[in-house]
Amino acid sequence: MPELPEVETIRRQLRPALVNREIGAVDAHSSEKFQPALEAAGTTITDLRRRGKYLIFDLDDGHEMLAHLGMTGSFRIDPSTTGSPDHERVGPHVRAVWQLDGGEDLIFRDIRRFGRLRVVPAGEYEGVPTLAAMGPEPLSDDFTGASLHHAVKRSTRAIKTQLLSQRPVAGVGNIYADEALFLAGIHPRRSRVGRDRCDTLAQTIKDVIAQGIDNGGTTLRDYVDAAGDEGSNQHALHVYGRAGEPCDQCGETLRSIVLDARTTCFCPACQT
DNA sequence: CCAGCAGCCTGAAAGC
DNA sequence: TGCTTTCAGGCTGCTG
Repeated sequence: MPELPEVETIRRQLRPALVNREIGAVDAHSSEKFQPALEAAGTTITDLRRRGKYLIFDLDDGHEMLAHLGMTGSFRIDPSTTGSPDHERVGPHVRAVWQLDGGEDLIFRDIRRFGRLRVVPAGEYEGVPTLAAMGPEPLSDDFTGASLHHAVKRSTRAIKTQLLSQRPVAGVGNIYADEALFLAGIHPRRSRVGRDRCDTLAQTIKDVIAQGIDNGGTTLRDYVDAAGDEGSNQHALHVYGRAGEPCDQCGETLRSIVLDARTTCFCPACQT
């Protein structure tokens, strides 16, 4: 499931291959989630950026194409295999194909179709509520213990729920939230998190996100990068997916609960 | 305005 | 063996 480190890994791989490429014909799956891909036809990609878990393709006509990978989305650039774009011929689960000048295709695959594509005027995100209200990038200087504390201090919701909302900080999903809360010693259901603990949590969020990028992302099921390779960060996880195993800090048996309909793993001894 | 939750999706794995 | 059920979960949009 692509979170910030996975999306950033893909961005770094795709960007050099896409900047200054002109998009020719485009084909897209009939779902309204993917049809906006067609609106990028005839433009040139001027940059490829990331905000939280969103990829942002800057287009030279004043628009941006936003891509969210959902649970199972992936991008690749492959040699064009057809004279005309036809997603049925390039393989299963292909949701959009952008023909690029030079005889290659940018291909978006998404098994479960939780992903989404949109084209909007540059910087206008009012139709994308999560992006419009997104908090600071975790690795930026704007994200600090103070900013985190300010964002969560008035809410009575569980701290993990707040992290997943993307408002206190951008790009943190289920895996990295569990890992950061474990390293900070904070119970995922805790709602009141004081300034000192926010200082710690902000730092552990920065740590797990940076490590995830260094490791090329976490592959537990479907995630592959733009080269088709799996990440290696799954080997660095302390709690996610390890319920029933001993905590590697104290030996207590790790537990799994359901919080906001998401599997949440934590150490009942280390996290309070 | 916010909290809570159904709905979207498919394939792998578990259950019968 | 083969069918059915369960599970994985980010975001959107609706309801109270």
